[in-house]
Amino acid sequence: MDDSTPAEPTRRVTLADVAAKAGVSVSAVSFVLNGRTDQRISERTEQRVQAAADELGYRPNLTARTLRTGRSGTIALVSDFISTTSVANAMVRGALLELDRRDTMMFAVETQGEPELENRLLHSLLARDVDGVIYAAMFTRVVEVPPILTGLPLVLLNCVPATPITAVPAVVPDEQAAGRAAARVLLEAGHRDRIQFLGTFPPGMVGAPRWHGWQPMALADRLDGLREGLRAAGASLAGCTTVTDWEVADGVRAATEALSATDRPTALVCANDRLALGALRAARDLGLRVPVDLSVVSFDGSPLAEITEPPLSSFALPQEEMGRQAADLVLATRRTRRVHRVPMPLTGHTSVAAPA
Amino acid sequence: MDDSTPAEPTRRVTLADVAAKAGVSVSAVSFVLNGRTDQRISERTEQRVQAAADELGYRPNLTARTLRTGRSGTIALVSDFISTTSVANAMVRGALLELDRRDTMMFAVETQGEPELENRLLHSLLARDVDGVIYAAMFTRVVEVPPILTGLPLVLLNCVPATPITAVPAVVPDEQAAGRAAARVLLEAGHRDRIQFLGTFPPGMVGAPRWHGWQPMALADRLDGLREGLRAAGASLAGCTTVTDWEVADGVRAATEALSATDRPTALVCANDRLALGALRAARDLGLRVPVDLSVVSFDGSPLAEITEPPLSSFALPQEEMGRQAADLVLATRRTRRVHRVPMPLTGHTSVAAPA
DNA sequence: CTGTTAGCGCCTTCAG
DNA sequence: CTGAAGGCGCTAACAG
Repeated sequence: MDDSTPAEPTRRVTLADVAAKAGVSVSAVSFVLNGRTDQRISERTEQRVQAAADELGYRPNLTARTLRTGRSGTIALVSDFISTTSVANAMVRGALLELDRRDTMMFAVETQGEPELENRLLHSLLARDVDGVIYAAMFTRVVEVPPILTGLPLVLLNCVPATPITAVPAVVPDEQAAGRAAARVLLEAGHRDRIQFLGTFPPGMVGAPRWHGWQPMALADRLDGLREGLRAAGASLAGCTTVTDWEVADGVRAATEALSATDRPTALVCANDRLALGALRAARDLGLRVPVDLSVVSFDGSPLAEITEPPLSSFALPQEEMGRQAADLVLATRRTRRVHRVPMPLTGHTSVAAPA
Repeated sequence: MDDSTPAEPTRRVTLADVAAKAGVSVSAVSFVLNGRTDQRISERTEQRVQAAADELGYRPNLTARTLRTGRSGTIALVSDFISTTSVANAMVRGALLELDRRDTMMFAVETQGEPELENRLLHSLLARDVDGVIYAAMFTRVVEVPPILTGLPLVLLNCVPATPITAVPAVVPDEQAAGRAAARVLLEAGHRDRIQFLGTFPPGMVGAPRWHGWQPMALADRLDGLREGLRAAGASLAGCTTVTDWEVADGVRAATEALSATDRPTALVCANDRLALGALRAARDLGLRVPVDLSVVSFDGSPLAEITEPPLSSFALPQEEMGRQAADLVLATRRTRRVHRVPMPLTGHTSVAAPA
């Protein structure tokens, strides 16, 4: 009832406990458990220590170790909206899988695109001795790297630094290569002079307003690659249909317009999957069968691409692999400064066929 | 060239630095900065300390504080596949938003449903002095709470404990209420005796095999609620169409079957959005217009529900709010043990109309 | 080969 | 009202 020694909440076993049990000094235990070879320890004590540690179920207190060594075995994924958006969270998985192999834990943090929040969060992370930071964006774009992060191992994920001087490695999808591949896919199917791009913005408009005015890089790169791919074969784009946003409704509208023109295109390259879904719908409403009467190619490889009818030929953002590489880089001892471009695999590939 | 004092990498400013600058003792600084009132400090020293701290840009080292106090200002979100699946990541956002208000950082961790991995990760988290754990599941189900977690503030998110004895609070969507609401929506539109449920599994089958054999709770609860809602109005379900998975193709198949029957249903209640999308497609192929000739209700409120034609009347999983509540509970001092059921709002609501 | 010792930066009891 | 001192658990010099 009135026990003077209240049920001690199972105090964690410490190095000293192990040392006591093994009958050696704390440092000896530390040496053994950290597998250091610079100080030789007798076989016998080593075994005693191991036995004692196992028996007691010893786990080192990482907080104490961090305080001592300055390294925490911890990194942070600082993103604008990544865990929110579902667009990009395979990146998180890739990072986690790689980090697990390196015994590193990850703080997840979202800045909501707000500088003050970002600043606060970064300070909080630094105060916790994170060993590195992956600075990530929901969609590929140029970012201003917060100055506080200089000096810390830093990798940009799905974004590139505004000032290229900043010698920071970045991991991005290889959009241009995907654009070229899109050209190749259509050329090989027999398309050539009636390939239309769908999803450019009208002059002066860089993107939808709710994107904080951030400029997505995907459009320019995909289009560049596509054009280059066509040019390499002596072909060129029949034209571009502009939109004011990248949603399904915009795709319907734009595709209806494009497909109603005389000399209707035989293939549409859509800037993303949502536009492509709209295009499929427009085609159906116009009585066009995909891919028999019209081929459609798009980008993102989102879940959407799998549930359309037919499934889209879409170049997928290699998010998991990007996340993996970012984690790998942030833990790498040798610093690199390259931009790592990760290939975008073609998924589905059932919405392309030879032109009628 | 041969500078004996190599450019010191901007050593972090410490309590002692502030004390020195302010000309007071470390403890005085600690008192002021932690706003303790039990020891009175003169107005003047307080100001001097504040000034010195501000000027030096002092930030407490949280690792040291953790070692001292045992509390880290850190929790962990331990999930099976949450950040991977995109099904559920609004939960992460909700949690992060709430945690930010409490100056707490979050470790994100995925167990991939593998016990050994889970065990390893949990040990690693405990070794880092996390103040609490949110144990989350990708889809609502019963979980076995790992014993290591007892003693730590713990909240189940989107799951409930296998042994109800375990006095652990849980946050789940209120599926039964959503089921009842689905009944109400249809009854109010004028449907009554020809309401069909779509998405039960054949006897002996609890779920798709790739779900680790985990039993989802959604089906039973949604169906129960629906039945109860109908019964309360003196109506009842016309029947259930079974499927072997919850994908689009299954929806097409099942809906085609259901809609081809004599005495075709006037309304379909689909177990989730993907099935509903399939149902929409089947209806279209059969020449039925939604919602004029057929009403469709579903559950999940996934992004899918917004891009169908028409957008689905879908009861949305309140993921963000669930995440918020879980974070709130894990930081709460007063322990609760209730199951918190969060309402599922009806979204879209354009696929229901009066029967023909 | 092993043990002693001095911190890492902070909080907090206890003297002054 | 303020300062000195101990210790959280661990690592790594440095003696023995």
